[in-house]
Amino acid sequence: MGITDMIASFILDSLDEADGVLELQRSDLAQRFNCVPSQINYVMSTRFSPERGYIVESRRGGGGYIRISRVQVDRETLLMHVINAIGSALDETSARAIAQNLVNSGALDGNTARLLTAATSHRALQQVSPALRDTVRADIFKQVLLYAV
Amino acid sequence: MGITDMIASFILDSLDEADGVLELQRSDLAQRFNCVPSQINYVMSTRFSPERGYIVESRRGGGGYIRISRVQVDRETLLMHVINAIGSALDETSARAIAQNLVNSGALDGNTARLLTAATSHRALQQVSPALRDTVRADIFKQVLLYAV
DNA sequence: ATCGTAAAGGTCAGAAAAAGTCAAAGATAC
DNA sequence: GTATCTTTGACTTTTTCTGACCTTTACGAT
Repeated sequence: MGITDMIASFILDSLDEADGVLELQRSDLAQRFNCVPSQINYVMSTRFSPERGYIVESRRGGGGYIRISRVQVDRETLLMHVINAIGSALDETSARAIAQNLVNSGALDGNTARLLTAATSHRALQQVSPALRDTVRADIFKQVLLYAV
Repeated sequence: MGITDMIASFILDSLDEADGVLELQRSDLAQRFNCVPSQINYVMSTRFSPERGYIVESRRGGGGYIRISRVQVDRETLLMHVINAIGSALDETSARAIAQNLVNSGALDGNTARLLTAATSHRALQQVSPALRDTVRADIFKQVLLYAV
């Protein structure tokens, strides 16, 4: 497991313990995992993006911090929000991330998420021309979510 | 015995030992068998395809991997029949019918069937060219049956 | 108040580490 | 012989990691 995933899972654990809101210091965390500070930014942007259902706030200067909070909304609102947020194109990585997050937040069960992931995987869409793939993926994703509501 | 078969049987053995799920690195494996990395892709696509009852997932970049899992035997017999029957193309009406049959025979729950139907509906595949639609639908259908049921 | 400095965190681009694609060349089987 | 299956390698794409440089904030000293 790479360092990014180790940091991410550390944060996830801490978030659980801390009931969804966590405040930490970038340099501390970097030191703990023996990496450069900017690695933390990478983790934030790839693993704790709003798309995945997290809000990250921060402040520089003395006493600076990074605050990560998990957003919670009721299922239907969340699904509708996601459907609207998807827009007309969706790459595979984002599709997985969104599905995973919907599971994390309790809006989807694991089965549905797996189905969604399978139906929008690159293997399923192999024959669709690359230019269209992301838009078709978006259509399938939204269609399934609509019926899952 | 060609290199493809040697690699395939190595993977089969490892799968047995590992209880059906195996994670490996493409370049490692290529080195072990003294071949080019892309040979591994060939082995995957010819020997561990969904039609043969395997799920192959992978990830690029640092810490990347290839994960191969074997679908459970009892489910395999159940689904392989259907998957083979589907072949390479599937129209929407047949898709609905098959999903319904799977529900009737207790192989699928109603919810999964609905989502499967949604994922392969004309609405979801609107943007796929008519010539390709049925083959893409078949791909999605099979992919979902393998991964998500 | 103002300025300087140290203590945070932010950005970005490039290197590195994987895996994927595709077409052409080489084998094999019928 | 020819059709199908294998093997290879050049090129691509995705993901991660690193470091040099930038911006913001707090806190004293003047």
